[in-house]
Amino acid sequence: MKEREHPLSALATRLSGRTELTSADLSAILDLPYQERRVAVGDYLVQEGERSGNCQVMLTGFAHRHRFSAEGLRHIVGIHGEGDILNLPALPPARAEDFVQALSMVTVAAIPTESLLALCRSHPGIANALWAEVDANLSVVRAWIANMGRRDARGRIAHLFCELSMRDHRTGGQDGCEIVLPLTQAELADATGMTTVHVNRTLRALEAEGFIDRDRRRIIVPNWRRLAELADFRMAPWTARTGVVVKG
Amino acid sequence: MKEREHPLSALATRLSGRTELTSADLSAILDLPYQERRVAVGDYLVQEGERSGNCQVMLTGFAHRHRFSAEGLRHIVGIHGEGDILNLPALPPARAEDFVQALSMVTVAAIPTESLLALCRSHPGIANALWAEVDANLSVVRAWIANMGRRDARGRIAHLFCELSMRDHRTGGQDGCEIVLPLTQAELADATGMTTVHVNRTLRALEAEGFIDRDRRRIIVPNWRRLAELADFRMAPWTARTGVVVKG
DNA sequence: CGCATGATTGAACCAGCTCAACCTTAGTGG
DNA sequence: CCACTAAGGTTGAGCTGGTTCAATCATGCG
Repeated sequence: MKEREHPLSALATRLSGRTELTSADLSAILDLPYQERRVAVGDYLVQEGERSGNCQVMLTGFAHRHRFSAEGLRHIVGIHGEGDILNLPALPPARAEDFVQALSMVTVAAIPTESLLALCRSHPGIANALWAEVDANLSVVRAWIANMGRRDARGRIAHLFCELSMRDHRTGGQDGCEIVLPLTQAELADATGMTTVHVNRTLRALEAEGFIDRDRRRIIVPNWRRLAELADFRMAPWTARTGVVVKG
Repeated sequence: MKEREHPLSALATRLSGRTELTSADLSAILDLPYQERRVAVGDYLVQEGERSGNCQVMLTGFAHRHRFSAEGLRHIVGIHGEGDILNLPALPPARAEDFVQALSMVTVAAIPTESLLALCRSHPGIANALWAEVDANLSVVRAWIANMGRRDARGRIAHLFCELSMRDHRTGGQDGCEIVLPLTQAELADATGMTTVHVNRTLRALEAEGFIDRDRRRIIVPNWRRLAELADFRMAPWTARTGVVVKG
């Protein structure tokens, strides 16, 4: 019978997937002070302009990070899932530059920035893991740029699907894996710089060409390699995440 | 008569623009071990796949960061200039995910990653500044995503011009400021996800509409606010950079 | 049942692309 | 000091991927 996991094990697992951590490191992470929060669909985890003395870590659920253009158009600049760190431990806290909004029911842990920084000072291995995590994040964000810039509609959607798929440690990257889309077609549009109309047509095209099977928000990838090739997807920043699962 | 600056003052200036640093912090930065390197136009500062135990910091010149799609198309995912940190202090070093290539004659300092990490441990103020710097970088990269996704050709080029302009501490963000483009039109195209043909037409359109004046690679912005509005440009991650200039 | 949100479809339109020249400028070598 | 060359910039004409606008069709939910 599996014991109930410590909430912060999501963070411990993520970090230990980046760098080998000692058991002392791991328990130090689980000993961090934190406050758990449940957030309903549509509510905000981060609001533009706010300053927070906490680092928020996603424990469960999905969220999207977005900005608004001057004309009021929303653009989604990232998707967040379990284990993601929503804001870096900057002191004094900088103003958030974007919104992070829950796509599903979400739980997050708020860890005092000062505690996290102190932990990095006392446990160099954790600092290394954190830097590696940020490095991987940067790479993912840059992949989004390349995705928007030099890929057509099918490729963009496919790339996003690959990324979403990799967030599931169990099945991600395998043939037949299933993605339960946390995004509506309108949100897919805002994440890929397209219109809802064209997203819809592209989804049907991907289905017609056998890249995916669809049943409402449920996407199945019969041939992962084929989709990844269409998407020109790079596994590197994602593979490292299959760390040891840490229990509380 | 101005004394010759310490090469690492580029880094010290950048960091002190993020967070108030003590004079002890500043001199600790200047005391870091480093190796200076000159890089000719077209040569690489970073190559995809390589692992480096050093953190490279741009001292002078411009470089662009790019990736190649499977079809061999280049996409530029960022521009680097004086003070930029090219790779995060991750240990063990991760494989670089992209290329960084000199656009002009460039000088960089290679600082052993371990030394930088040790500095962060011994000087918490420097760690704070480094996190703030990385945070600002992330925001800039996300701005690129939003730029590609929800902006038309004029806006994209204008946004890139605003960013380039802000890299010049002296005149950036002022009416009449001058940008000496480090990029060819082909590079502008790869950075904005357009074709050279359309970049060319867009430049002429921007000129015809009075947003810019042009003389070869020399761009002059008569009315900065007007250009920034067209670009929907956000100053936040850039303004903080006007730190105290640190001499050696 | 009625309503709201999300998905789907059709038809006209256009921003930006493709292809294919041609022009300009700064080097380079003689 | 000039002819030659290569890289970068400019231009035209036709084409297309994706948009716009405007409906219509699900489907969950109170």
